[in-house]
Amino acid sequence: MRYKKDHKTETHARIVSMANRRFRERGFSKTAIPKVMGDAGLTHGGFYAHFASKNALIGESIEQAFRDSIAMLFAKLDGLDLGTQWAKIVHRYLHERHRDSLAEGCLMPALSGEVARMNPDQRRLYEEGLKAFVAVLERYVPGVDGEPREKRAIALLASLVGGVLLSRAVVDKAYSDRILEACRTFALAETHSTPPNPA
Amino acid sequence: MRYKKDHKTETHARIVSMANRRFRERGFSKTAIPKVMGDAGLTHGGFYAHFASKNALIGESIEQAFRDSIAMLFAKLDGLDLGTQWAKIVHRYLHERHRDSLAEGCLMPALSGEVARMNPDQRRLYEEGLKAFVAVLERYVPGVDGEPREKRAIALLASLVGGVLLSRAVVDKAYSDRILEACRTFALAETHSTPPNPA
DNA sequence: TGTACATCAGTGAACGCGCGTTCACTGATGTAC
DNA sequence: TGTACATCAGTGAACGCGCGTTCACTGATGTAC
Repeated sequence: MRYKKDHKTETHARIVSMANRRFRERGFSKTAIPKVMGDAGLTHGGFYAHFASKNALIGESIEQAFRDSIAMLFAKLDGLDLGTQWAKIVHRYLHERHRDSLAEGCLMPALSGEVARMNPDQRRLYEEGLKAFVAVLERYVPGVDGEPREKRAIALLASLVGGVLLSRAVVDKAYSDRILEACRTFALAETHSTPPNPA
Repeated sequence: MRYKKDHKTETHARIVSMANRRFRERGFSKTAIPKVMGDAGLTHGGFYAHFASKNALIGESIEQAFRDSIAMLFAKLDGLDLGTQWAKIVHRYLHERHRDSLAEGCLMPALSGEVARMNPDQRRLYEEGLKAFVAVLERYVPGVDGEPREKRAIALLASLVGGVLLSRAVVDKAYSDRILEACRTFALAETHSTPPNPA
């Protein structure tokens, strides 16, 4: 081994982390490897010591971004009652701060459009992340009798993602706020009528 | 005037129409002007006789795409009762065919992510199109007492857009179908309890 | 402990490519007389 | 009606640029003895 045992691993993770920010902020295709490497304090030539291609970086980035999103959205919910948990999730996601922080926000509103046009390899990674996201969301989503929780989770997730997506595309801040507010009201209209969900 | 009086106008419209397909299929930044002009049966050099820049074409394309989407989604609804109208709208939008036809589909799931990163000029055009879309959707959306119809229309639109967006990003066809189905069920759960809306 | 060597993360110049845009031009058309 | 001219939509070569990727290299580190 050269240098500190996991020096390369740390550098690798730093590149992914910087790429992740740029990808969400500018999109995959408008993000240049030299810029990402610069963010990580390196020159572009070293990139291929870490990744086989830009697509490989994108793949790792998708995985990481889903892990981060899940961790952030579902943090610190223990001990709260179901209604409060759900309200917290909705408010966190459909929040002005989330809308305004592309680089730190969820990858779904930022990058799904581009993912839809990518290779099956990348889309598979996206799909796995999405399924993991839905699996967690199921535990918090307000249920309806006789309907699979997964369906509810998927539909409500689409509302959240669509809300942030549209709110980011318009210029008028007041209208953008109205989009978020409309989606919040909609997502919170459903109340927990069914017993608590197993963790 | 040269040639037939509106020959240039026709060519202009043909370029916008071809660009529109490519933009939705590949995204704005991955669409090349030479390819668009080729689609229109022209060479790339003539582009600037019609548009000041690629961004100008994008702007016109956004306007056209919203007009097309509105025309298609709300076509042939006259004479049907409110519930049927709403069901038709939901089924048309959250349809497998819509998911699979990027080039002919609505611009919102395809391009909103990229629009969010564009100049205020383009985003303003997007916003105007979106508002026009919502204004029509308000007339069909199931209402809830004491809540502005616009809020409902916006929230339900976010569900539709988010549903198509997510369904396109995954690889597994069965799972993609499930996303559409979940969103349809969700959007159709609301029934028309309020009196018919003014046209 | 000291020296010679092997390793390999990172450097930086270079490549081929496709892009958006420019520009001198061409040739089909309509107009003037 | 016929001819000379003006117009301008469209052509195609050329430009500068930034990109993804390659590659010969460097120099800090750990290892062998």
